Amino acid sequence: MSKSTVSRVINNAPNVKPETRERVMQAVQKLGYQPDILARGMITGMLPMVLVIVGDIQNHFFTQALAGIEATLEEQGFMVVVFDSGYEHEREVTSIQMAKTCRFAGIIPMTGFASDKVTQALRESDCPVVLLNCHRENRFFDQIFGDDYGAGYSATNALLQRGYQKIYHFSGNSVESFISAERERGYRQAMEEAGVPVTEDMVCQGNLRQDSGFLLAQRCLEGETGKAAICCNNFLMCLGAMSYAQQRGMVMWKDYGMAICEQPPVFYQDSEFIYAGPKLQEIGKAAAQLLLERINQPDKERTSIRFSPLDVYLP
Amino acid sequence: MSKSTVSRVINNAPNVKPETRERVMQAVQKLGYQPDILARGMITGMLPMVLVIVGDIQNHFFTQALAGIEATLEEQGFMVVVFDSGYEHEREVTSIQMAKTCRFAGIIPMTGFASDKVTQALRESDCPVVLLNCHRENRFFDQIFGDDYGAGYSATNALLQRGYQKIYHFSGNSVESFISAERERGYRQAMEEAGVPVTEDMVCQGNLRQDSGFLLAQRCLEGETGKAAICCNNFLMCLGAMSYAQQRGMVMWKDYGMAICEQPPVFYQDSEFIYAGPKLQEIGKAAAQLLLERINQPDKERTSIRFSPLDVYLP
DNA sequence: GTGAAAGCGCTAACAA
DNA sequence: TTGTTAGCGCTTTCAC
Repeated sequence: MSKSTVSRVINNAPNVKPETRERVMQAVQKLGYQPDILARGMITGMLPMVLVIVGDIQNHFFTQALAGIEATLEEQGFMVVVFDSGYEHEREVTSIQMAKTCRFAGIIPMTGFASDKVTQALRESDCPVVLLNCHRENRFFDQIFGDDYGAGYSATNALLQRGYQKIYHFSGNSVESFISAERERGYRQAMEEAGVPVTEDMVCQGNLRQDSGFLLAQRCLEGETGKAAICCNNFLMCLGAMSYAQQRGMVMWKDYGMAICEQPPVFYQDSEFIYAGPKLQEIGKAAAQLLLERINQPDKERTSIRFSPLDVYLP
Repeated sequence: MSKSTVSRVINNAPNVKPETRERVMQAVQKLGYQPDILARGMITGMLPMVLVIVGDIQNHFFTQALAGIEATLEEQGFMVVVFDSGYEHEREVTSIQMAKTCRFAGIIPMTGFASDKVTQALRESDCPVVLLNCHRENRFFDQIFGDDYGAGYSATNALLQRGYQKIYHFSGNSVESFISAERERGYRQAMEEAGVPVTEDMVCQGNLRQDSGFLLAQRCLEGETGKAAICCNNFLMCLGAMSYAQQRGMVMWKDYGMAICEQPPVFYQDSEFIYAGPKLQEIGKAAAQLLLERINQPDKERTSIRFSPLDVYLP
């Protein structure tokens, strides 16, 4: 029995006599043989591993998507290498080069904004790439992103439905973050459709962190009498705002309304606030699926997917 | 110039003429040559990758440690492969076997309780292993765990210091989770030292999830008049309890006290509740360090480290 | 101090 | 249908 025959059986090649196949299988079972993935990778030019680049592994935004990616890829026998870039492009580049020399099967960057250097490193890596939530014109890679415009729209609308007219929007840095700009756009659209004018004091410039949520709430809720609501661009600012409200003894839905334009962490998904956001885990799954397709059909046309399904929660 | 010479330069081998070394370096620079990690792995029998097995990638407990692990390993040129087992042992075993055939440099399981099958798979993997927070007698692997007893003790003590006597403990499943048992032990010890008898209705059996926090709070806080406090085994039960309290219009430190025996997620680290817990990120770093030592000195004696530093927060 | 040769464990092309 | 051969890109002897 030669190596090749065994190889053929292991890889389910067609030209093997059923009887031989059986004999090999038995031996494999008996000896507990497991093929060396490394050696195989050298030949085939592909290690069944996928690099996923996140900006902050402690941020639920990334771990939720990661959960989806992992589940899908693991099913297909791929392992997930997580790289936490801390949003530093230089380090992203290093990790991408590593993926190249390891002949990784693919790369999924999801740090939001890709610099030119990162783009170039990705191209030079010769790896299949799927950009996740990287809103950016590009001619090179498949990409997928959530409907953050819809999230902002739905969240705002839910507040309008409850009769709120004075709805503040705590925005993110719209210049740096396309996602947060999209959410703001959704907010404005919903307001416009409802015929509620948005004065500029209603859109409060935040930084997506808790502290700004707290400060902005201080500015907006002071002296309010229950008719105002806040539409937070993201979860952290909402936490900050709620913290202020609680400190002031304000009760949600009695003294103010609250909605968020993204999915909060899992353990927050049945809280008292409204939220609407792209289903991150599903996007993760879809991204992994897209990557698998690209791996199997390298010449397939490049696709750019807007993933519409929103997780809308109305307590 | 032969392959061997280049190899020697790349690997900083001693026997190379400085002049030659220089020439090679220049060529490497110019051509942007990067050694093939896979091919190297085949020879040396080691891929610079470490498998980290978590129970739930969306749980801050794991991601905090992961952040520390990643930072330390990346510094030394290792990549981190994250496997989310969903607490299923069978799947852990599969990932361990994969690590073996990929000749991973090491494995860090941190799912808490390792089954015998997992232990065996780990042994058969021939990989350096560091158990993180897996409280379990074992003769085979290095291990490191936090001082959860101290966490329970400190959290309880902080409540006692504030004058609370009636302190409920929302416990976890002490049979399955050694960590939660340790926290409970710390609680009991602090109470005993303070001379406060612990009646059995004060230790409430929870399941470490939010729902049980809510239900137990309902049972305990009903009719309380501000003199009772809760010492939660973990963060999620605290969230549940706070949710109940808020619903009832109860205000923390006015109507009840609250402490947790673990670090909450980062964005919760300056909240109003007390917490005391092992510094997860630091433990992660220490675990990675331990693994690196094991990799470099395979014959070093096995160590078992209790990592004492606690993050104690007293608002 | 350097080069030539062997070989890691597999797959792919070709020959039988 | 099976076996033989070459070779993936490196490191590691062992001569020179």
